[in-house]
Amino acid sequence: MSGYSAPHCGSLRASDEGRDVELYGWVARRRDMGGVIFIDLRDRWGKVQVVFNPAVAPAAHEAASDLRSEFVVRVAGSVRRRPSGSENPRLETGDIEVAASDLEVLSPSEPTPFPLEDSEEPDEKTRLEYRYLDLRRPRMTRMLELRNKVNRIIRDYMEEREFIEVETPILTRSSPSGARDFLVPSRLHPAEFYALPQAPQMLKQLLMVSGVQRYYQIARCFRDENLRADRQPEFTQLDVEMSFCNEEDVFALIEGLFAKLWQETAGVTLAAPFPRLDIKESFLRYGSDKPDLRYELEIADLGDALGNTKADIFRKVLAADGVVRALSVPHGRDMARRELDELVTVAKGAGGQGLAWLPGGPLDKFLSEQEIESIKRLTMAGPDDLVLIAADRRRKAETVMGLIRQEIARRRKLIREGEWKFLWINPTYLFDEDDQGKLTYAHHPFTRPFAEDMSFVEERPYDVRAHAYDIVCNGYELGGGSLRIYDPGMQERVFQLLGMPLDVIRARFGTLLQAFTYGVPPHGGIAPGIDRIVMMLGGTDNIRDVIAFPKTQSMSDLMLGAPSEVDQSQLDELNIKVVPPKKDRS
RNA sequence: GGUCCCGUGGUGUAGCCUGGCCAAACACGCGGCCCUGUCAAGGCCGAGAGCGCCGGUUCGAAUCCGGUCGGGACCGCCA
Repeated sequence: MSGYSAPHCGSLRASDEGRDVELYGWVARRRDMGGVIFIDLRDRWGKVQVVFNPAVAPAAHEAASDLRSEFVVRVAGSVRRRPSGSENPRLETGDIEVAASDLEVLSPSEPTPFPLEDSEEPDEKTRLEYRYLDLRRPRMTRMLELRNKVNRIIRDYMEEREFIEVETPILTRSSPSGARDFLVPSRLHPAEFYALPQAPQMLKQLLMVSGVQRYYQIARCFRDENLRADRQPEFTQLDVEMSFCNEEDVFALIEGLFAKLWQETAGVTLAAPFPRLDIKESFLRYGSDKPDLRYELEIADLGDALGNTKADIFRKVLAADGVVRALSVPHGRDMARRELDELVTVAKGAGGQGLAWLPGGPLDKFLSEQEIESIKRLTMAGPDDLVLIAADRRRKAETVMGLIRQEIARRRKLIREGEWKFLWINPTYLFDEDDQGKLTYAHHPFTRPFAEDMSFVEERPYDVRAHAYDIVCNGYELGGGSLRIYDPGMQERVFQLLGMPLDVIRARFGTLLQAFTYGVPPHGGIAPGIDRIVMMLGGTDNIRDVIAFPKTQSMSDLMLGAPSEVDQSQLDELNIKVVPPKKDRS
């Protein structure tokens, strides 16, 4: 058997006419005419029709009548042009067919638990349980191929620019990131644990100290946080770090890479350089740090218009340092009460208080004519438009309006499909507020601040800009990075501002800080998410579609049955004693 | 931690709101028979679920209620 060198079912063309071939593949479909039998034989490259004629090859025909879907077979025969008029334009191989002389069933198949076709998708639960079958579907095979192609283009591109791929450990130490770690117990060090990398952050910076200068890695990352449609507990990043660079170098590198990826996989020419948007402005205008710019629907701040309002709901929120934000829905004037209610549900689902609207709501009589005019002006609402208003603490109001903006665009079909709206979120700011209203780092503590902004860091810390950036496309964050601090004085200052005790700093960042005393090049980097890139290029909004063996929202692998309990002996060896989960305890 | 949606033959759906007409319908698939040019092949015949699970309400539950398990979307979370 030499199926390896055999021609592919899906690759045969009219030019192969007359060839004697041996084909290997799966039976996609059998059509038994009583006399002649047709099968569509499928392999990774596509399908081809095979004909079994009882008058020509009686034994093969006899065997073919026992064929069923998904049988694995070897077929010998000759490629011939189909009889005139029976070509199938829906098949790439539709001009020809293979006249079978011999058939061998290599492996039979039970009826599959769901049809292996693209037309109808079974429940995702079933697909995941039988993922090995799901991946046989052409759509999923295409996703695997696309992902491979993306990886290959990335490697070519990075190599051309003299980056080298360096592998970093999977068994590592808890890193200075904000996410929950996955831990791995150490047999040789009882009561101690490795952590899986959330990203190779510290290691790539250490590689800069090592003089690698241009590093990249297609790196698996692990974060034990809750899942979303675009988030898996393990995912893959193109991890990049380079020495002696500024932001423009990073932007140009990544814009070039995305341009190449889009060109070579989608045939799309991207308009570079990508526009840049200050993160505060992004939250204000779009209610998000990853805005979808394929539609307008800009959010307006009504603070100025309502400065002296008598409307209680707004007055109270503004007095409590909150904000009032609004969005004009084009031709929304006639929006059904039902749709309005659904939008309110969306707002509440995001933790908001709800929504107010103008006109037609109870608000009409609480606002002065002048206020209503100002609101119309700020939201640029025309006579047919409806203004939706959320009042809340800033962060909450932004989240709510951001979601409402998305929902309106989706419902009203305002999204210009086919467009690729790339942008950089830049600059961002060094600090953020944590739950208790305390200063915390917005990115990670090595993010380099704008040197000139440090002069007012004491008075207005939240206005200190950072050399950090996210790349965003069509509402997805495709990656983020920063220039790093390499000056020990600056680093100390930042730690001090964060109120981080020296022992914490030593424990978590000691290695890096020490390394920086031996000659560290100024450096910076970025880490685009490969899963999301493939999602975009593959036209799916589900990250599971671009991962061969993904996990469910509750982090289970339905095919393998992971996670699972383990033998007591394994636990003993690791010095681990399992405590029953809280629910089970009395 | 929270909000919302979903769970009916192998698959996809209908039925559920408004309980009885449902020992559950349709299509695909599956099994058998017929058929020598089909390609979503066609024709005829047939098998296959008691409605995720547990409990409750009711004369009566796929349908109403509570819980639970599983899947999904989102908020929090994810520098």
